[in-house]
Amino acid sequence: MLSEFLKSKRKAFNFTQEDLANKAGVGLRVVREMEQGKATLRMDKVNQVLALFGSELGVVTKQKGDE
Amino acid sequence: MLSEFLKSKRKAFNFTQEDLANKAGVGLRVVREMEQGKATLRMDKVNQVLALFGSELGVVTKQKGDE
DNA sequence: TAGGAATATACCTTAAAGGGTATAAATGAA
DNA sequence: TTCATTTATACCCTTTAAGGTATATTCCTA
Repeated sequence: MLSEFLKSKRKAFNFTQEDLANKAGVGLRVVREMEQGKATLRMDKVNQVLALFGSELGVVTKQKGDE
Repeated sequence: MLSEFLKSKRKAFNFTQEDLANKAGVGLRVVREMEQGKATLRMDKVNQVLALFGSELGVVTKQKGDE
């Protein structure tokens, strides 16, 4: 899941949400809402954050029980 | 890539963009912009469309030369 | 326990995503 | 070539994502 991925990666690098937001060039709000699993985020903003970890949004087979 | 995935899937099922939009419950515009590779789409709208093909947005390792 | 840092909520504002509609351009079959 | 279907552009309008800021809350650690 996106939020879990981000939280674990962020912790692994010992970044604060603010660090991430700054590094990614997005508002603190986006990082927060990503970690809280908000569904209506814009892809470009999410991708800016994921890029910090060499990742991005892509099409994957739907998992059952993920939400 | 998201746009390629959608175009090929849509063709494979012989759907029009309008079909997809209706089935997914999104505006025709979203389907068009998805196929045209717009980067600022909302994740929830994209997921509504992808769900028709048992897929969804997920975190993947960044590909080089994808854009 | 404090006290400070990190995280969460809440509010205001702006830019733009998305719906709808109309029209234009492209595609494809008879 | 038609002519209908599909796809692309353009416009208006409403909603809301996202930035910024302020405040509240949680979570440490000394």
